Amino acid sequence: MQQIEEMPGHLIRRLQQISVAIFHAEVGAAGFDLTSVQYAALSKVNTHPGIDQATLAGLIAYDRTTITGVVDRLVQKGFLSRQVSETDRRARVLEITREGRAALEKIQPAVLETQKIMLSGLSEPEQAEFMRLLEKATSALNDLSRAPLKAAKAGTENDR
Amino acid sequence: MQQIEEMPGHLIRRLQQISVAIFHAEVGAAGFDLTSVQYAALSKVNTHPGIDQATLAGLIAYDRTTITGVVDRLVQKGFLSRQVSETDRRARVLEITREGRAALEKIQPAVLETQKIMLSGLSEPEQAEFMRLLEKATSALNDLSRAPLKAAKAGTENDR
DNA sequence: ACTATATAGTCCGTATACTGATGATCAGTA
DNA sequence: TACTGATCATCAGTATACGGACTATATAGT
Repeated sequence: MQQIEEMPGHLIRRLQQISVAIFHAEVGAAGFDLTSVQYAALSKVNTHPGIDQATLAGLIAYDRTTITGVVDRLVQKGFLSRQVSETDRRARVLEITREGRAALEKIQPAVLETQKIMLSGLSEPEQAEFMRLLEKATSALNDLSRAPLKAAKAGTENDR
Repeated sequence: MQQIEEMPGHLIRRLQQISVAIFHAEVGAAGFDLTSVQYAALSKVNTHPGIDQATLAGLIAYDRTTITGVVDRLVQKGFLSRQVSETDRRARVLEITREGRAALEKIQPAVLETQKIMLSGLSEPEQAEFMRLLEKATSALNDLSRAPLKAAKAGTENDR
């Protein structure tokens, strides 16, 4: 593993960039200007109405300083509303707007197509194995990230 | 593949961030302040002395606007020198300095340790399979990136 | 030789990421 | 109740990424 090309970190960095590029192209072709990061946040607020930013960040493994800007832009696009929580004045409560929900639905096919393209270089069985290993490797290292994935509190889940 | 957690793009994004965090921690513990991106660039200049920025960018799949800043910082740290090419005045010729070479050597163990940790959640056979699939999936999509990997011109290679 | 095109590097603007710091607020405890 | 420590959100600063534009220079074609 002496050469950079063979290092997992290098390959993952390349694939991540390709992923962002494909998402941008597919969603752009569908007529929307939304990043993959913004999509994930919007999608989670849709399934967890009234979520606060810190919990949202935990659900999609974003850093807390990153989520501020992401939500800023989603609010500015009119896809999210942000209000001070009534039960905890430190927290900001997020809700998806009608426009946000409409955008989410229209974008859905482009998002699925993106994931399909991402794996298009692999055979069916290889795709399944790749996803399994990707999930296993990532979850094993979850706590090494500044932004680890955190499960939602019991009773709050509403994923489709 | 309806949920974000199961999408390849999401998992790859998380693993990429974990990768950067591990690299930062390992290299930092070794007493150096160098990013994984800077390391890759430095390493390539070491094996390809006199390379120009565009070719370097192609070898490590960086965007040409990104490489400018990366090289800026490596020059500022004293690890690289940058001069106008004598055969093509548009191009900038890069050379690694003695300090750069020394840093590269001292960092090497931390880099290898990073890659080992990256795969530590998988068994030996799984690691090999994961790397194979990662390589296959990435190379199949190479041209979809704004910064595709480009082979060096014949006769120029000098990889270890 | 001249022109059209392509390429190398840079700059501007925007969007993640993350380190470290801060203010506001909350929860637990003496 | 007053104090302590934790948490939520934000901000400043730095480093990738990349779209788009620009200058300088090289090359291909006529």
